[in-house]
Amino acid sequence: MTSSGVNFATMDRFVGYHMKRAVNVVQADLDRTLKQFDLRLLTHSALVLIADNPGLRQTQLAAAMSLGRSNVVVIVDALEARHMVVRRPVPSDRRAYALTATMEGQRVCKLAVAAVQAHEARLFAGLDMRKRDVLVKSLSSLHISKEI
Amino acid sequence: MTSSGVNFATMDRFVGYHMKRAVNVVQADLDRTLKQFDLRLLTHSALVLIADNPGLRQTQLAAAMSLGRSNVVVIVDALEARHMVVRRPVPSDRRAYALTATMEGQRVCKLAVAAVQAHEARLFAGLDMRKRDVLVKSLSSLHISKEI
DNA sequence: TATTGTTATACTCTATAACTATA
DNA sequence: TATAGTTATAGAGTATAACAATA
Repeated sequence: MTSSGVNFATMDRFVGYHMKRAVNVVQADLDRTLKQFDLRLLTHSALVLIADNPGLRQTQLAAAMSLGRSNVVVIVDALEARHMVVRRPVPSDRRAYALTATMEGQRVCKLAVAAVQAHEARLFAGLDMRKRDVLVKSLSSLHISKEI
Repeated sequence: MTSSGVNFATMDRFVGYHMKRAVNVVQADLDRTLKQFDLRLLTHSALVLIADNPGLRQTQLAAAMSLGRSNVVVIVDALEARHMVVRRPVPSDRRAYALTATMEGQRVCKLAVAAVQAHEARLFAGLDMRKRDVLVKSLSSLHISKEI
């Protein structure tokens, strides 16, 4: 039972549902945080990864974000349209593009990262560092399960 | 750095992104698990909550699932079309419906819950009970943050 | 043959506004 | 006026198949 009077006996046993609901909460707050930069969750992740990895290829980005290549195209399109990212031809492989963040992209990225850090500090204030560490490590161990 | 060679230095600091990627992994596996019952994540959650709370109203269900009322309508429609759930009029309030699981709904629910338990046991095998407890409690503390 | 990026498409999930019938 | 349920709609995110150019 909870304060709402609804019996969660069965649902409470399922970790996955807790995870999903928590992500909804976090993402709603994150969307508000990123709105001022006109970024969304995925465009922000992509921008950060490109800024941290100059020359990254789209297939690598897709793998890093656990997305399909086709979905990454749209994300990079959006960042390129706003002159935050450029696709450069790769001489050694003319099928591929090397992604790099422009000066503008780096500038927005830095501001957005600071805002997201503040958002996370606020949202996870109730968790001490040790619990936060267990949380992150537990979540990361699941990623690995998928990649195997 | 990771085995992929991609630098996650900035991204790794963000708990929210770990959560989102983990949910993707879990949900992909959960979808496969529920497919045999022709259920999806949301229809399964709703079915379980209705089965555990006979007479539940749609607004309560929406709150319990952290969804809008309008989205719950579609979910209940789907369950009703498959004769797993019925909407009964509430004499004391003719605006509302009391949701109850049919025998068929209870049967499928029981099978699906067992399947999801197996899916979770497999997916979270790497986490001992104490870590799993920290994980769930940490995630739950975020739900509360939203409801305040 | 296999891979990179691309297009097109479809489906799930989430959010909002506006409506109706009741309260 | 407020609430329960509804309809319609829009947008984000995810997944798949098929294609052209290149390896």
